Amino acid sequence: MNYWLCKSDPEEYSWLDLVRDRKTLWTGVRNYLARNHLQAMSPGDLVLIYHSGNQSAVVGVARVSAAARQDPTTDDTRWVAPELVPLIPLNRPVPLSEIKKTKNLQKMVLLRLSRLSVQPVTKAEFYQILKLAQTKL
DNA sequence: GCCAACGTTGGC
DNA sequence: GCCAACGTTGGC
Repeated sequence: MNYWLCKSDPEEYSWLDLVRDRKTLWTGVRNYLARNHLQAMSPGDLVLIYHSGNQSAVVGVARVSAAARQDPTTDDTRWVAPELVPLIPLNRPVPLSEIKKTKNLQKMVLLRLSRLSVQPVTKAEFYQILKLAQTKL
């Protein structure tokens, strides 16, 4: 079981879009490191959904429902997309500003590689976020 | 709107 | 293979 964080611009595809769709292929990633993380996802892995832009906050938890396959939005076979399903919204979104202030979260990839759209999260970080979000799985 | 950080492209 | 120029992301 691994933990991840996926960023999305809510104007393009938000947590609520995911809830509405019931499941989605996480398409459009065009960065090799992010792609490698998508390929490493296994069904059952848990994914923090982060809204970039105005909100800049973790807003929900999704689950990987199918391993990555060819991204159907391109013919380029380098790019892949896993399938995600919404699991639970956070009772309280956790903003980036709060993550920056939280001692246990100083090593999050989010703070070091601000432009990486798919990144691994440790189990401890994952549950620390849930704690700040006052949310239990 | 600005800018830092980073990835990509292309000339050499 | 290096690096300058340029484009993009994303926080502020």
